[in-house]
Amino acid sequence: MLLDAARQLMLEEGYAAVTSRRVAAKARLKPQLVYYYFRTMDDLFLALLRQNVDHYLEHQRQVLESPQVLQKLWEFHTTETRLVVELTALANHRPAVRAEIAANAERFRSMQAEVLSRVIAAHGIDSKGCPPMALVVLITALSRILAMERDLGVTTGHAETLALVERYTAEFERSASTERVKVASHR
Amino acid sequence: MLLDAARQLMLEEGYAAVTSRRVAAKARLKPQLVYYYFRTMDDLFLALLRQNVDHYLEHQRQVLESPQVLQKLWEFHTTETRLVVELTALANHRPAVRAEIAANAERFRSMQAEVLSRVIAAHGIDSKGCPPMALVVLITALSRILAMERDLGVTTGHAETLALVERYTAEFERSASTERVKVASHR
DNA sequence: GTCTATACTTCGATAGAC
DNA sequence: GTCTATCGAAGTATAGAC
Repeated sequence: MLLDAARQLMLEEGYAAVTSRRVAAKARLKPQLVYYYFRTMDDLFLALLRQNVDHYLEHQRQVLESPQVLQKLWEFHTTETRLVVELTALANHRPAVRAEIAANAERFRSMQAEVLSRVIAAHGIDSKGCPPMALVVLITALSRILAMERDLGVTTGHAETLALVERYTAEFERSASTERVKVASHR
Repeated sequence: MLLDAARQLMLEEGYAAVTSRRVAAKARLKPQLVYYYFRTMDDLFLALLRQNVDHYLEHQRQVLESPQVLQKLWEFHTTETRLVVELTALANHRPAVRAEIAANAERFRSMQAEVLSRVIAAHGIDSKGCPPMALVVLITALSRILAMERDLGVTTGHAETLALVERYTAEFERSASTERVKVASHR
């Protein structure tokens, strides 16, 4: 209940609003319980982070199994960007948070690159001189920034960029699914 | 002096550290002067934002005049990303800040796209089916995310992505400079 | 585990003298 | 413009009873 409250506060009012008093009030509990369960606010932030990582891991597992990997991966990075921004800002001045975020970011990226690499190799997809690892970074960067800007109310150039991305994605998925059918019919 | 102190605090310790007391202390002034000059903390954040916009405008003017526009544009988005992250987080729960950031972001992007559009047309550059506006978004997104991740200590996939970007950029600048010489020799 | 009580610090903001 | 003085609210965190 406390972590849910903390998460909601961070989303709605930013990391600065995540205080023992406000978190407790949102969960209809006494502020002292925050210290009983987490000892310090730093520990609460770490617990919140780890809960999120577990949730994302499960989500990513489904994404990487989908036949439309690129499409799903795009959507994956487009959700909860507000939380990501807050956590990134928090990481800039809470060393424990930074270490936790960095370690997991590397982990998630490696897993994504590995799956894309397998898909590209298995279906002989023409990735146009773009190695799987770069493709992952490209998708992450574009989807994240577009989502962040959309949250802010900035949309200039989004239509043109989305058109470009969709063209590439469609071609990629078409190759993947065509090969997939071929492989299947050979069974 | 107060704005400089505020800026520095935001960079080093995040927006939550930008309080009247701490800003004043850093500037060796009394906290009450913050309220004398800015009335509220919200006004201080807006003043800080506008000072930054002016500074960026001047910087961008130089960037857009450079013969290596793409290269300079990349570096332009790579500076002060920590501040950008803090301001974005701040914008998520300070409506006045959000409006100011959004309006200026659109403005900056339009200016960049216009210049790239002119360069591409003037030198007959092959932008590979990527409209100038999408090219601007691509550069912004990639450079920003790479810089943000580098600040966090995340570097997986950066080498592969940079190689890709540098290849494209080099080809772009080569076309631009070749044509530029041709045009110059016709004078 | 949850409560009351509390210590101490810091916050945004204002009043009024000089 | 800058100072002293001050308000009330909110911050992190602890002690100790139940």
